[in-house]
Amino acid sequence: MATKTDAERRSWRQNPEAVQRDILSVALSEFAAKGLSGARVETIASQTQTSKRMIYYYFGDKLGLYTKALEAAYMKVRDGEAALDLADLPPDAALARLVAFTFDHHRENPDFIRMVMIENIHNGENLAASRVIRDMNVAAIDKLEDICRRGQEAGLFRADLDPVALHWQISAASFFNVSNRPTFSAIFGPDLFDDTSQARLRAQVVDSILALAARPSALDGIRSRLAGEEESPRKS
Amino acid sequence: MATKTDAERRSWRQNPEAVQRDILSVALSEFAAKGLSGARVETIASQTQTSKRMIYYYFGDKLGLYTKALEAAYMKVRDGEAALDLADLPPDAALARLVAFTFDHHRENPDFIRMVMIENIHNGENLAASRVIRDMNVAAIDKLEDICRRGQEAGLFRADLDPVALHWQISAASFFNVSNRPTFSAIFGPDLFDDTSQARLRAQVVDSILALAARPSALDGIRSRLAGEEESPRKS
DNA sequence: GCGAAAATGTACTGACTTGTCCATTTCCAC
DNA sequence: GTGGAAATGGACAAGTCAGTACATTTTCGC
Repeated sequence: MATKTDAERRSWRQNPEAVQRDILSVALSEFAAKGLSGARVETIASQTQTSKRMIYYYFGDKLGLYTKALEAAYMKVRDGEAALDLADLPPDAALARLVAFTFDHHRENPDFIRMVMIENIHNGENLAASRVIRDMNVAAIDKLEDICRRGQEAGLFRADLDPVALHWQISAASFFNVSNRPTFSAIFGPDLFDDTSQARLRAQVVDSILALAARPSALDGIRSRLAGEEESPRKS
Repeated sequence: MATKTDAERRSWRQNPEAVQRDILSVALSEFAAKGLSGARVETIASQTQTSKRMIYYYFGDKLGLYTKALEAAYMKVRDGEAALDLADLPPDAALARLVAFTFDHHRENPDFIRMVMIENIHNGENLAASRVIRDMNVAAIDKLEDICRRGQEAGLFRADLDPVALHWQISAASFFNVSNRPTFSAIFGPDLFDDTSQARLRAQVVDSILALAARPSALDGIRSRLAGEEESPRKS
């Protein structure tokens, strides 16, 4: 689909790379749609240009295929993120844009979200096995670290800001918005997911993240009033 | 396990209600652990006091069992929530407590979270079929509506506060914290999920929600500076 | 006590599903 | 062009799994 490989240029009739890409792309959709155990190797095969035989030839077994599909999903989505350049913006605007971008980006990649959901159902066992993915993600937080540092140097952000915790909260909103849309809209109606509501929700998320990052000022009142309440986790 | 039913008091040797409860409880664990297609009726049966035969006798088929297990998960978790009484607290403290409670409550009910994840993978199709669940959830938002109203009347909260949107964001953080723990900690390490970090995270979520609810004051500066940026959704 | 209905146990079936065996074709280095 | 390796096709084996047929026991109104 994307750029031509050496193999394609040489116009083989056998074309291993293309076959593998074909399989992987179909597998990604199928696993994202049905889950690891719900997906059928047979069904995947029938949607490719090739046969079930080749799936086992290239990927070993169903789990091997799933793992590669998971990696493919991560790579695809990280490619999209790399396009975002925030260095020119002041820290608070950069943070706002990063949050808004993440929100939109997750919405635009439901298959990725579903793969991550599925992987979480499986306790992240296959993710843990993949160095590739860990490295990519840790890199993704560098952007946020840079923003935090700049914001702190400019005196705009709190000194104790934790980029990972911030990333956690940005991800939570953006991820949940896609992952739990079915149950949430089954319960509360679909209105929250139309375009205007989503824009409002996105603004709300941006606001809340900016409030977290901002140097305590107005929030001081609230923070101190509530200090002492609900302090320790109620369960070990 | 819980309260004795008529049937139990009459000391039957056949005990339909208990058998159904037994099956349901085992099924809940199994479905939560393995998903709808991953779960095995045979495995469920073997963990009960009864046989596979009875599962089909009482629940019709696998999907019927799954649906009842899903309902059971919702009911169990809503029972826990009902215990929370916020009427005596001032609105901002009540909101803080509600958020903190939700955060903790989700953490304490991972099986429920997993069932909802699984149901979302299946596009909420089985949830949509269940009136019971929809009613229970809509009721759950009443608490939040009451808090919002009181907060607005007291002049503490913004006038345009939307309880559903607020609930959405509270749920997002609390849900994601449990649902995506495997992948998140596979990538960023497990530290964020130890008790002290979780307490910090919870405080962070409470802060961000309170900031959203609070009448615009300190945030005004930020909000207006960023007005005009990232306004419309980038995709229809 | 008795008879019908509810509840339960055991063994089985038919379909589905992953994964492989064996044979054949395509490619490329030489 | 040729030989060996890579790539591919098609049918099949072995096991798994949801769901059922048939028989038996328990319960309870009468």
